Amino acid sequence: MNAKTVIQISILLDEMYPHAVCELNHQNPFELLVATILSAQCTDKRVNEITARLFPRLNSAEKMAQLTEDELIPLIRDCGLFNNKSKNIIATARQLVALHGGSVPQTREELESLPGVGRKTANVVLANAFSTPAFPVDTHVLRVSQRLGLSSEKTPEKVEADLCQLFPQDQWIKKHHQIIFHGRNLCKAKKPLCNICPLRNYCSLFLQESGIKS
DNA sequence: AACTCGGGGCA
DNA sequence: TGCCCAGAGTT
Repeated sequence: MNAKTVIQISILLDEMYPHAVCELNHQNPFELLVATILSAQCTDKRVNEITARLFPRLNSAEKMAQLTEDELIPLIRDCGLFNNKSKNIIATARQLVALHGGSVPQTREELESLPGVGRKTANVVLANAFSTPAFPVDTHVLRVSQRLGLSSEKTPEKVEADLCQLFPQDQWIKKHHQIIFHGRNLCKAKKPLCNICPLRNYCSLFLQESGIKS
């Protein structure tokens, strides 16, 4: 992948998604952490509906740590995998109180040591709550990056390394959100809307499919 | 690298 | 109904 192509793709992403930002509603790092844990295999819209009635009362680790798993489950029941998520959120809140004075740590290592927090969630919190350069890679970013030829790697970690090298550090989180929007709206896993996609001339999937048809 | 977890959205 | 999804943990 040459530098000129990356710049052209970057310009097109800026034109297509000029206001791409984190859509998870949050007022502080703890709220973002909880919202991000809830967002696994669930839409942001649904997560925001849940946190809108969750955070007025449970907006800190201290308050969340006092709940039991069974008390939290009915409050987050609408977002899937709620057994795991409830257990992880309670355990994480208690770990924050026990080891970090009730605040959210700002290093990747400490974040990933929290139950239910993996590399993607840690990167989301680092970038959106602490302005620490990070490039969260989820299934959308993975798929779009592969189709656009931004990375030929298959694991999230290696794709993340490629993306971090291709884009300037101060653009990482913006590119993340732009690619997320693109993956959700046009470059969908199934039935991608290649016919109206401004990026299709850079896309291996489109070039491959149009080659077969013609 | 593959499997588990096992709800919601959409065709 | 059937299939995939803005993941993480375990094997």
